[in-house]
Amino acid sequence: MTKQMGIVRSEFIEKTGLIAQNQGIPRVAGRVLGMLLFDGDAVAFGDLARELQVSRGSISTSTRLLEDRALIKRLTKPGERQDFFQLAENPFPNMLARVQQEMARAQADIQASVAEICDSRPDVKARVQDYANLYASLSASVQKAKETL
Amino acid sequence: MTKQMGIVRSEFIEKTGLIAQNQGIPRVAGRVLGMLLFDGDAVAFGDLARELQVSRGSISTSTRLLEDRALIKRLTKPGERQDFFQLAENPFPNMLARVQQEMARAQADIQASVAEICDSRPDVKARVQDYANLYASLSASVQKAKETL
DNA sequence: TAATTCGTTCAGAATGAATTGAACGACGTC
DNA sequence: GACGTCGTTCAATTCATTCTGAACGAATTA
Repeated sequence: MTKQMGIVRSEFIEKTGLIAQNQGIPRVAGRVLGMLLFDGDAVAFGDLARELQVSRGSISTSTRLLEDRALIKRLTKPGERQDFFQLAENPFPNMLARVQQEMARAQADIQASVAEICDSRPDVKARVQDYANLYASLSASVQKAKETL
Repeated sequence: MTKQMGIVRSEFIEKTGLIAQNQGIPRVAGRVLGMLLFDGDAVAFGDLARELQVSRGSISTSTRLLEDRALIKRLTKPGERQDFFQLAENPFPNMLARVQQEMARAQADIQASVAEICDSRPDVKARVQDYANLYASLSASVQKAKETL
C-alpha cells in the first residue's frame, strides 16, 4: 500500500523545513522551497501562505530571501495581480555556491589570524594554519561538488 | 608594528566562537575549542571558566560536547584535582566526519521521500531526486576533503 | 470615489537555544 | 569530622531569531 501523495508531499515539505533550519535558514523559507521543489510549477503568493499556513508577512520575507539566493524566481502573469514563484533554473549549484562562500569566508578570517601570529611561535602558527586549511579544503570540496552536480 | 600576542589570541578565540555558532555549535564551545587550539597544551577546567569568563556549568557542558565529538580530550594529572583539556589528536578530520554524517543523513531523509513518490509523477520524482543528489554529492565531497587533509 | 486585494514593513509576541547559578555528591585536606 | 574544591545537573533566566498581524501605499475594480 503506497502512501497518499498529499501525505508524501507534506512530509517532504516538513523535511525541507527542518533541513533548512539546520543550515541556518528559517524554517518557513525551507518549506517554501520544498513546496516549489515538489510542485515544480509556479505557485501563487497567496497559495503559499494558505497552504503552508503562515502569515503573508512570512511569505514575503521568505520569498525575498530565496530570491536573493537565486533559489527561486518571481513571476507575474498577465491579468493576474498576484505574484507567482517557481524554482530557479539551477537552484542546487546556487545553494552550493553559497555554502562554498561561507567556507571561504571562515578560511579567510582564520588566515588573517595566522598572519598576525609572530614567527617565534611556530607551533601555534602551525596549528591555527591547520585550522584555516580545514576550511580551505572544505571550500574546495564544495566547489568541486558544485561542478560535479 | 605587530599586534600584541594576547590580542591576537583573544581575537582568534572570538572568531572560533562565531564560526562555531554558524555551524550550530554553541558559542562557548567554539571558544573553548579556539583556546585549546591556540594554546596547544593542556588547560585546566577552572582556567577555561576564568579566562573565557563563563560559568563552570557552561564549561562542563561545552567540554562534554567537544569530547563527544572527539575534538578535545580530557586529562587528569596525578596530584591535581582539576580536569585538564587538550586538543584531540586529529580534531579536523573528526570535524569533517561529523559534517559528512549530517549530509548523509539529510540525503537519506530526502531519499526516503523519493521512494514514496509514485512513478506516475516522474517529473516530481526527478526533482526531488536531484535534491537528494545534492546532499549525496556534498557528503562525498566532504568525505574526500577529510581524506585530503 | 469607495472598496478590495496586492506585497511590504516593522513593532511586538512567540519560540527555542544558550547560559547562568545554586544545589548536589564525590573527593581530598586540614 | 568540618571545610573547601571539584565537575555535573537542572530550573530559571537571558538572549537571539522567527513569526505574526496590523498599518500602509500601490494598483485594480465596481
